[in-house]
Amino acid sequence: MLIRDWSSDVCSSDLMVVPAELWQESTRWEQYGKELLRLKDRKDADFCLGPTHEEVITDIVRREVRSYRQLPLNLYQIQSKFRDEIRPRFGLMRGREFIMKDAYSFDVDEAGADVAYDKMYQAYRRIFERCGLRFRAVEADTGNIGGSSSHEFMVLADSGEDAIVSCDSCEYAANVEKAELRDAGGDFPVPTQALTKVATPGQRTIEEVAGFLQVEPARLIKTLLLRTDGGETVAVLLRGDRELNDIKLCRLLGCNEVELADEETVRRVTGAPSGFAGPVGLKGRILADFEVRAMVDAVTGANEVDTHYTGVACGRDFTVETFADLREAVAGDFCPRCAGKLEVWRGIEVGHVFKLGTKYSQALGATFLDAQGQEQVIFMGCYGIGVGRTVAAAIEQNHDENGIVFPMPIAPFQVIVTMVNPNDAEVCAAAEKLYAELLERGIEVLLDDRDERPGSKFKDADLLGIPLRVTVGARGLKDGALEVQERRSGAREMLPLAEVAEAVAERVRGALAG
RNA sequence: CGGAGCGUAGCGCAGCCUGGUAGCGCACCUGCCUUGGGAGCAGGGGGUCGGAGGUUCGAAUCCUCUCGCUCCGACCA
Repeated sequence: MLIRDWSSDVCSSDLMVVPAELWQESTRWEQYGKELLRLKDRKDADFCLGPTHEEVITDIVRREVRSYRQLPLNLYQIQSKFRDEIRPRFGLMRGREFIMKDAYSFDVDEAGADVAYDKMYQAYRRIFERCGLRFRAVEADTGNIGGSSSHEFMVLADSGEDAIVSCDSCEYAANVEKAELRDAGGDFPVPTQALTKVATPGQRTIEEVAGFLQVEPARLIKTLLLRTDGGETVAVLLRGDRELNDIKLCRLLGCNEVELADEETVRRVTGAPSGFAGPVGLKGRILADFEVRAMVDAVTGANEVDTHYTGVACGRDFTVETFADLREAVAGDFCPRCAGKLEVWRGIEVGHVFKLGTKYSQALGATFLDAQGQEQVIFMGCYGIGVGRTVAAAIEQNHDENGIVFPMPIAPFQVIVTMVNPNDAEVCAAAEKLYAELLERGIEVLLDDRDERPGSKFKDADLLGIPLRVTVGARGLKDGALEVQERRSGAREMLPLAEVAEAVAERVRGALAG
């Protein structure tokens, strides 16, 4: 409901089984890869279960929209999506099937699309704030969806699958996949050592070599041999203590995927088993992270079994085709926007907004006639929220030793009325009366009239995480009062029978407004 | 795809190493008792030990294959 409240104009019909032709039109049938859950019908025709619905929605819009007068338009739906995840896990967090709210905006030009994007961005902020979540909106890679730019909404949690960085002094925040790192610049420093070949029997990993030669891992140049999905093999150089960001590399190379070259390829390219690769004398394309330019007196593999070089200097002993930002950001790196330093957090991605530009409208021919009668391509945006994941993330951030502590806006019930003894006619009548009074006031209330022991009913109420509990028992009724307990703090107070319903309703309204 | 672990009563597990009557907790059934924080006592029911094959006088236990689930990794340098 919360999501619906802040989403937009129209709800499209739900479609899950999508003919392959649509995905072929956008070229994503090939591009999306194994994550696309494909199936065949009885006539052996190809279909997929939609992992996201840019194609479907664009198809609907291209059939309906003729004129600029029909724009802007914003469509959304909340339904199951399907992704053949490489490893489904963590229950609701990453399943093959999940509920996603997805919205799509259609505008006459880029400026209009930017307005739509900004509105959705703000709406998403409000939704997640109202869910009681601690989160960050971060710049993100657009991945399989594509488009020009995007922001992810990341719930901060140590168990999160993503790492994000944020600047300690400005507003910059990004997924590490995306986080830019600046080129420190400068020229090659002057080396003090000569290139020397040393024996390193059996020392393959950075840790092994660094330990064997008694140098810091940062003094090593890590040489990765990678194979692109286009079949090209490239060498990438990084400082020994750094990790490659393969998304940055893919962007530089213009490919979709890179993977580590297999042992056979390593032997063919370097003439040595893996673990001894280095840039000195290496043939083929060599790319390097910015940091490598500043490295002298370094250690690299010698492309010879059980052998490394010391005293290696970039520029003197080998040359590099391109220096680029290729490594993963780490805590303490400089912010790309200001003089601040980056901090690293773990996060759960619960929402993602994209500026799509004309990627899908162009491919599928979604056009309109402008005021001058000219045909124009629609500008699109798309916006998603993982519904189940948002609830899971909210629970991750809001629980204690007794179970869930739901924030009021997303609680399945706002209040639970617990009858201590349902066999006591007076208790029963009082509880039912209160239940009715709360319903009248529009409160989402659950009545626990089970014939269970009080202890187990209290435990269940806690476990369910219902924010407020009203206990109706003979003990309180004797004094004409009922006990109201707050789940989060455990604070209890006795309220006069006649005032309970209104007082509780008022608290719910207050928490919803807050 | 690589690695590891687990499949024994409805649920959670022990037993397996060292083969010999299949067990515990919770749940369930009956009775008594009990109603403001997951009660107590007494009695009771329930299991092709994931599946197939093999070894053996005898297999939950050992061996082989197989199915399913979970976890880790998928950056070796």
